[in-house]
Amino acid sequence: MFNQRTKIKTLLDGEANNQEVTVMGWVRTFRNNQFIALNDGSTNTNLQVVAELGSFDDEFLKRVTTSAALKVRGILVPSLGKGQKMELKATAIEILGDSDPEKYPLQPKKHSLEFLREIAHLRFRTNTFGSVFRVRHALAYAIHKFYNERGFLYIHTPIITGSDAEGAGEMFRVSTLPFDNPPRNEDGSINYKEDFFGRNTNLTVSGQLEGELAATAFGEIYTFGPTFRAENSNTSRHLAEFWMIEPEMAFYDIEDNMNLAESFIKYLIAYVMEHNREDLEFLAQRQADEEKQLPQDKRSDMGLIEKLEFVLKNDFERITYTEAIDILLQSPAYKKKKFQYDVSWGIDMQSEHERYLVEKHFKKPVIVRNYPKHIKAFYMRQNDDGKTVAAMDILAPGIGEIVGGSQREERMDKLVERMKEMHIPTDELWWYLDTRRFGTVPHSGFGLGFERMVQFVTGMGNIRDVIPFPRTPKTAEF
RNA sequence: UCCUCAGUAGCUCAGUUGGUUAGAGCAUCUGACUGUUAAUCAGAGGGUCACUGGUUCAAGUCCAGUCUGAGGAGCCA
Repeated sequence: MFNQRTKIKTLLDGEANNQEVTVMGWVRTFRNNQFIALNDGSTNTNLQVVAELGSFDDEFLKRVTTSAALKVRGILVPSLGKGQKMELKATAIEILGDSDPEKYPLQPKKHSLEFLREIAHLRFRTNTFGSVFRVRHALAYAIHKFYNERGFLYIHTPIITGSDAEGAGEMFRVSTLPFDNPPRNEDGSINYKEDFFGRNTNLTVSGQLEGELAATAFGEIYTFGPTFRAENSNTSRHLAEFWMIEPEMAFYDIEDNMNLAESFIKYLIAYVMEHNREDLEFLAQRQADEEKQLPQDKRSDMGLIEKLEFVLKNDFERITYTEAIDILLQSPAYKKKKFQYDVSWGIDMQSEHERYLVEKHFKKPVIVRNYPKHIKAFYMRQNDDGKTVAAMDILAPGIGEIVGGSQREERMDKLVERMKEMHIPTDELWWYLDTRRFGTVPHSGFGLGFERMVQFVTGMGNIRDVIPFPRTPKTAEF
């Protein structure tokens, strides 16, 4: 058996007990020809390995370079030096993998996030990305834990979909047809009957419609999977491939839906606060350092940890769309004509408007509900006023929309009427409409953008830095 | 896709009104030192100035186009 190592985090959480242990990891720095800072990814804190002078051959020690992989056996002793409570006095060092220092791109210094994005295969070996991805993992785990504790079923909705009626953006086509000479119909259009699935297929933009099918049997379900949008979006909060959590619940109205979403977000934050304290503290420091370079008015009011605590302790603000528009119309920003886009009832609120509500007016997460129906999707439940639908968006400071959801239209006649108005083909979605034909029931659901949640918790400004290998327009390296 | 800004050594950046052989810090290499904490000290090597074309006696510097990146907008999670 090869792996008899102890993880560095386990050692550092314990005491220096003068016992012999074996650790394996990668060299962060080698100081003074004697002190090896070893990291194995279990924590950002390095273990100081001491190679006593004279105990190891000089030629051998030259191979202890940044990012070389080592297996070290030694005695865990209280540290003689200052910066750490314990250190490993090495009795045997084995180099598992050399690392050519002339070619290895990472140095023990600050690198720009842009540069690290170009070497995404190695950025895992930095403190920042170590913390980000440990937090990302913890959030993913907490998501399953949250729903499991509440009796929700985890449903795997398809990644390849035959429906292009989901209406959530441009789709990536899935095909095995030769693109230089595809089979054609007599009218010149492409003959998808010849394609792999015998029809036009795409990558999913949402698992919601399939989620509703499962919810109307199991009651409460959620999906957690990849989602694909072929939008040419170049922003710090959009990806072409991202992960989304979509719970869907029978017997929930919009109020129940908002309650679930709020307690969900708080649960995730609380989980990470409890289990990833060290990583959050590192990320908080990183964000604070970064913001030192910004002018005073661009900096966050609160530190990262303060912000998370604040979100945990306070209720989200809940307002209707109509109230949101009124607040904007009454705002000093509007009166001083600070907004680039005009405000009136019926507009689809712009980023600047949402930002104002969340960051200036309320200074905390805001749930806006009851949007005008003409700016929302066909499946949202129509309110009695004839103008609005039971939609709800959660807007988070610094991120914008983090959750989008609604109570679904369960009334067959209303749903079909709306689909026709919006030119959604009812025949293609026969299976979706069947849920309204057979035992229809009030139900609700929402989508939470996983990467946006990771951004919010880690304080990372660019969504490309919270997913291992980001897919964006013109970029699919690694 | 639109607007703005940027691209000079492995990294971060300086480079004046166009004018000799394009610089610094860090990293790397060599040597010294040896309880260091992004070790320190001395020395050395390292450049298709994003790419293509143009203006000019002369272009890192000016002009045009292209590519790439960042910030903002739209689309949204």
